[in-house]
Amino acid sequence: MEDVAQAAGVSRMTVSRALRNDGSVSVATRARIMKIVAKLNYVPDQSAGTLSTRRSGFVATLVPSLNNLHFAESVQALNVELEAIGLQILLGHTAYSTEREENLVESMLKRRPEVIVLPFDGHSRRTVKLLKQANVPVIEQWERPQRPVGYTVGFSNRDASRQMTEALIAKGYRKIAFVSEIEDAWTRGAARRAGFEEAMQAAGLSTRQMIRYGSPPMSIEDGYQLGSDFKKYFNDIECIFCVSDAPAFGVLSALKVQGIQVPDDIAVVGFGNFEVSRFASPSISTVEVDPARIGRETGRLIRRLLSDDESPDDIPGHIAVDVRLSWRESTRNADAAQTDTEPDA
Amino acid sequence: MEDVAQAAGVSRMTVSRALRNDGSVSVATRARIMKIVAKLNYVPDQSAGTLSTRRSGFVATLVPSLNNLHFAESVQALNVELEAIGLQILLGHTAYSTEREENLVESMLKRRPEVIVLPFDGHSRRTVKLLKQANVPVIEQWERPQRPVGYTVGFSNRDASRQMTEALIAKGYRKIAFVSEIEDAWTRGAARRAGFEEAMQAAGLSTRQMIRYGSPPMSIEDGYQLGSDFKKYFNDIECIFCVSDAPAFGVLSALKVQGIQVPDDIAVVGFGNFEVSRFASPSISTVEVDPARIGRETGRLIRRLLSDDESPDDIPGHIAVDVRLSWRESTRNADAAQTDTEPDA
DNA sequence: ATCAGAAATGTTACCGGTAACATTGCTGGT
DNA sequence: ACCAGCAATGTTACCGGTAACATTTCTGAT
Repeated sequence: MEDVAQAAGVSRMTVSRALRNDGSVSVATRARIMKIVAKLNYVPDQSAGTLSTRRSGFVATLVPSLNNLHFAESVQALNVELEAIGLQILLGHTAYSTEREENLVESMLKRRPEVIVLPFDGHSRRTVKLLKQANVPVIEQWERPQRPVGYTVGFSNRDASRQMTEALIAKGYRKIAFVSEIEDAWTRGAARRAGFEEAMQAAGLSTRQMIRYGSPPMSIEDGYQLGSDFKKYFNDIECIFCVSDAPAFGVLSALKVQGIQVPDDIAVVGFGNFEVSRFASPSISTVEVDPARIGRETGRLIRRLLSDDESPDDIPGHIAVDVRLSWRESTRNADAAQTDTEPDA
Repeated sequence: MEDVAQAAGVSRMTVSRALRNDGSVSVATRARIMKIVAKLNYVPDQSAGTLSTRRSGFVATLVPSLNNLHFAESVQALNVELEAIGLQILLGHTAYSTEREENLVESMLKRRPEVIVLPFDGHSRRTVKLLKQANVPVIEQWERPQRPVGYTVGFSNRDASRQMTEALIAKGYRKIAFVSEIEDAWTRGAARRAGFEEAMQAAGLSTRQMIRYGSPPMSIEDGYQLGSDFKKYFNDIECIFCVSDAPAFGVLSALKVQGIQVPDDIAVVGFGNFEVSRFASPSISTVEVDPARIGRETGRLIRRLLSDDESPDDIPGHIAVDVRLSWRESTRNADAAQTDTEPDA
């Protein structure tokens, strides 16, 4: 910067002001400075700026995994929003581990992010402590926690799962099995299971068929194995509701191999609207979440949080991003409800 | 940090040394300091450290899109490698635009990354200039450019496409159509097309059926539209080789709707091994790329580049990550070549 | 006990920007 | 011509760490 200042015959400070275009530099001087900046290919060092202004321009963003289009899409949507206001994403993936999450939060804090965005799927005690002490807005995504640390953007997995179950009951299904992971305390899986039980009990139906298998997140393979042992798990069942689309797809594949007809012999339902559920044949009915919208809404919330001209009190603590039920070929269409269009839509 | 120093009765410098655990602090003193650090929940400010050490700990990473599991997976694999040596990823997505790429490179440079990783799909002139002047190792991923800026990790799209075409010819296909985008100068699409033409010409076959449609990256929808106008585009064709799995899946869906049998009436081949190609029915034969391996190899290369105990001359300029051909149900199995296992594998 | 040399700790200056305040130059109203 | 008041630019100090060098404290061999 000194070099630029020398070449332009001004002080470093004037160069600094010209670069930030704060309006206090005369047009002529600024033009001269910018020309020299371009010629010298000078690129300011943002970490120095950060130190001085105490604004890092970072948004720490954690996702469970990028190996899942849902999260990748939400990050991308968030990134688009943040770029517009000159913020950069610091990305980390927790691999569904609260321990990894804790480490990531700690290392992110060293960069002094202006906001911390992370999925809620349970946090360790120390993570919560770190987040609170960081003195930075925290946004939890996807699930709305019972006791949020800060802001939340998402929906209630429990409510969504209850809705789906109620709809299945309305379609005439009675003997419904729910497939979820073992040891899923505090995760979205547990919330979805709770919603299922709630709806079943309210309708006076049996929740005896709760199948627990594999560890979170349940894979296609897990579902395939369950489906392969049809007699053991799904004898006398009319509909299989899976904790996510991945096992639903696996179950479906296994059924197909055995010649079991879906939805005529049995129905299969997933959760999440992963790409596979649209492309499966038959395509899978599911609870549709819009990941890009979660990213976008998070981005907008951040813009509001960091803009000075809005009082913090006007900013809502929770932004609901609702889900909808997508009826496809894997359930019978008893009530002519809304149906999705072609898979290639 | 001052607070910690005071509380421990030492100087700031000793605290700094204790935190970095550089071995020069006595065990007793370090233990005392660490206890206080924990109690005070002190988290050091890395931008100050960066300024002083001139090491940011950042690796700038650009991807075309996260909305594609391939790139998301490679980023995740890269991240895993980098975490192990305390490096953080600064992520940006170019949305397949060289203009966006240029802006991103510029904004990343402000953070003084220690390495820059980006896909090669053509760069603007200024991007190349910026990269060269940054005086930082540059790694181009996926395609191996004619004239690389720095290191490269990937494969030759042209060679891979030639291989696939040769294999199709070996299977007995003669009238092969190639489907790719309009205006794909310098992109991987162009390279793949070139490889196709090369193989066809070498075999004395006609390359008249080069279908250009849509803009990069070609979508499922684009493929669907092409496939729907079968008579116009694919009359008298035996095999459709698509520039990526997305349009291949689209074409396939359209053919299915029309009752055209794959692979009996016509074969369909993709490129990339996207998830849909495994789950489609029939599953789609494709050129299989291993994105996680590209990420992993890139990470390892970075580790070598940044470690002091290896002379730069020993580090290879190009790391080849080879592709393989995956034969599935969408091509006839004339020569009993290797075949992929079940979709759920 | 003495002292060389290593181990442990302290001091000072600097990394590259910007906030805050100071100074200079210019404008137009009287 | 004079000066209030703003526009443009300059000066100084500081952000929170660490490199480099200085100093003190501890070892163990003589």
